Amino acid sequence: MIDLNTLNPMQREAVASTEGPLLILAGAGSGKTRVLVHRIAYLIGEMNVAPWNILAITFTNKAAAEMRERVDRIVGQGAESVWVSTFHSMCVRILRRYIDNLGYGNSFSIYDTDDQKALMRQILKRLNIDPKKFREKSVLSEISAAKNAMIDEEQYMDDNGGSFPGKIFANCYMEYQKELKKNNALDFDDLLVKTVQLFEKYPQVLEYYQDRFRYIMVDEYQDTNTVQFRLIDLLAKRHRNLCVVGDDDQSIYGFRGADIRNILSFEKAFDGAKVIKLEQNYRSTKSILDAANEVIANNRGRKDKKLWTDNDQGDKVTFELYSNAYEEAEGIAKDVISRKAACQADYSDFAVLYRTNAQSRIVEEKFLQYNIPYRLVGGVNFYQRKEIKDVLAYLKTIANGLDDIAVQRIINVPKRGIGAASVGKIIEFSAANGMSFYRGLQSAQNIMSAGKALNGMKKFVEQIEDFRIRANEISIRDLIEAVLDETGLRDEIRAEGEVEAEARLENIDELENKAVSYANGTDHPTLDGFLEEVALVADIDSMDDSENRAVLMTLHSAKGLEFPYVYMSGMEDGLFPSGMAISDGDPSAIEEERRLCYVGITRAEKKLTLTAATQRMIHGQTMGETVSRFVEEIPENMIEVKDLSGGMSYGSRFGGGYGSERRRYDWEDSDGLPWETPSARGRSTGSGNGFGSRSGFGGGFGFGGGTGFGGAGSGSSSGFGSSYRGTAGLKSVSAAGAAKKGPGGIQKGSAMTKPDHLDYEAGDRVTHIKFGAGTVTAIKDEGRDYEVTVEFDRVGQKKMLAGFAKLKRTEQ
DNA sequence: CGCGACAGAGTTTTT
DNA sequence: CTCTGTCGCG
Repeated sequence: MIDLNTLNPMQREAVASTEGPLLILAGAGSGKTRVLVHRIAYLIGEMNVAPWNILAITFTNKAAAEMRERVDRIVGQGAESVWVSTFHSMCVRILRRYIDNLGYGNSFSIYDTDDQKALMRQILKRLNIDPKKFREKSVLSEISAAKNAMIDEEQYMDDNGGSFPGKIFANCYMEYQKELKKNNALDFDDLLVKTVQLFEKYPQVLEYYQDRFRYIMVDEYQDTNTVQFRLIDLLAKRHRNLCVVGDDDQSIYGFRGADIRNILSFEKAFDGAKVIKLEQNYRSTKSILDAANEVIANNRGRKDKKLWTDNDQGDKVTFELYSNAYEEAEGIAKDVISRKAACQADYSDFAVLYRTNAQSRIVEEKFLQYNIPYRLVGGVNFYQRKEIKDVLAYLKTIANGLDDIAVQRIINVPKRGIGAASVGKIIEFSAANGMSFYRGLQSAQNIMSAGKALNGMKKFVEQIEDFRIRANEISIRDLIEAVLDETGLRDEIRAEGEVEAEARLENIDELENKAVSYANGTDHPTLDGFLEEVALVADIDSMDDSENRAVLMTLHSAKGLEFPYVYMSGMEDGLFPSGMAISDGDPSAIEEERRLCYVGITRAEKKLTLTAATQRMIHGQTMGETVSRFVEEIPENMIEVKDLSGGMSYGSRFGGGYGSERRRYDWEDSDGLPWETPSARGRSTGSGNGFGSRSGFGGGFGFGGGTGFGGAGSGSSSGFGSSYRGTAGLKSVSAAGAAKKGPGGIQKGSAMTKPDHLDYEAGDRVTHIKFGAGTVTAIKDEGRDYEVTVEFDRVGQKKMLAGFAKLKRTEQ
């Protein structure tokens, strides 16, 4: 029996409204997963619906796994027949069965972003398109947008073929789809598009699934795009038992084609739809919820609703302003430690959220320093690492011989003496004969003279064929081992040098572990199945909730999660909201950022801390920052402000001066004299700093003293990147230049390539010269050459080397 | 053909 | 700053 007494009246109604279209507007923390899980249980237990007639769609594998687990727990027997799946994996499952109808092979490859780029690069080259004017990335995003909007290549050509850039895009789109098909590959968008095409072209296939999925539930409906809408629409048409759950205030994937109108006009699209609102929040304190409501109230065109809670008032939301990103990160680290002790919390109760992945580095550094165990979600994807991609390319080649991108990736990895010229010959030959690259390799002896390259090709083909035979008999893990050993890949990695090789081999071990756990968790493990699981993982999927570690991730990744103590860092205009959103003429860009902010705020259960820095290094340059407008949208009485930035006053109601546009920071240097107020464009004369715009505050050189900013600036030339002299007579110099390996593991720097940055004078003591990954600790003048001692530190690789660098000084 | 050096460009969020 | 592509040399 399903116990609905633990649910509130609205939740209960949502659970019991099983027939017909239903829109559940579920605010953050209103227990929507709970409702969905109970609804599934109710369908099975009370309505006698067969479990295999139920489909629940989520956006990430993690969400799917979580739901699956909860359904299992509450339903018991039969629960495993419920389809709980992401859009993408559902589509793959369908396509593996039926895609041959569309002229693809059932062992198709799934192309990730890198594969797409590689393919597009080839196409641009072939079509003689200037890669400066049309970057593969922008062409691909144009194509992706078209696919998300359900515009196929022919339609696109009809619509845009007449205009100038349109025709180029159209040609690329055409060619791209042709190549994908030739390679028997689909990109992420294709997974959805091809499924829709399959359904539209083969009504009997559609009917099968319509009948199979009599009850359909879609989570995070506000993030669906047009293809996904179409897919759901098709599937639900027959039985019309479609329940979608979402929150228009949490729509944050517009850049991916998500169309907020799908949720806003659900009632129009599905006649007779019932709407239920869940507005009681069980997650956060009143303080947190109040702040969230205040911020989101600045958006227009929302569904009318207001979250409320019975929870305690709780601590006020805190805003902490630091003078730079290091202090910000340090402040967070210290706060984690003291709060953990004070509240007897676990590390896993803490989350640090940020707008961009690049922000994680500094936080990581400080957490390491303060011995806070953490888990980083996202960033450089495990599956994007070179060694992993190489191994996967072998597996793809073994599974799908038509995948040219995979074969070309590994044809000379490890080195087989097959260079670009030989590869070019094969490409030309195979294209002329309408065969795949791999087939071309098999016929290589017909077009190439005997030699190193030909031998390498022969051996490669032999090995692949051999692996193919064995692939059916041995485990995936063993297959990976065989590839590593027999191709010489492992030896080549080993030859790279200790530290590098160790890290790479560890990663490959990790991949093998994943292969083993895949095999253990599946009834009939296949190479295709493994590759597809690997292709469809999201960053967040790998997060293990049971680990006692703090979590670092982007705001996007945090959607759907909750933590007792949340830090939102980098609350600065230009960072969050992003500069792109600000400069975008369309105000809806800012609204999406605001929704993202709302998502972030509502992740917090007990305490929310917002942090910002008055200056931050971005792309190697120190930028002046202004406090995020979202912070300002929280009324004064709802937020506790701590200015830890060291003497700067800021902001209107936070006290202090106000800039002409929004707000401006002013501070004094150590002699007590105020800095000159700069123009909005940054400094034009002398020493002042001021913010006003992100392009403000010239100078890539951060600081004069040891800590923080605050050093004096004594007259400098105009413009950007001018010299800077700190109080202590020290200079901070930024220099670009590659480090070269010298004998005995000592690294030697090469001559400076950008001497214009070295405008110090003989006899100056110089600190903090950034030199590749190293830091200069001493400098000695030798005529016109400077000899500099450099410490190379690579935190990530636990590597510390000392060496010398010659810095050549040139006249300016 | 392979390697190293160098110049230039790009920097939001992700299934 | 960091990544990528290109170029020239051995």
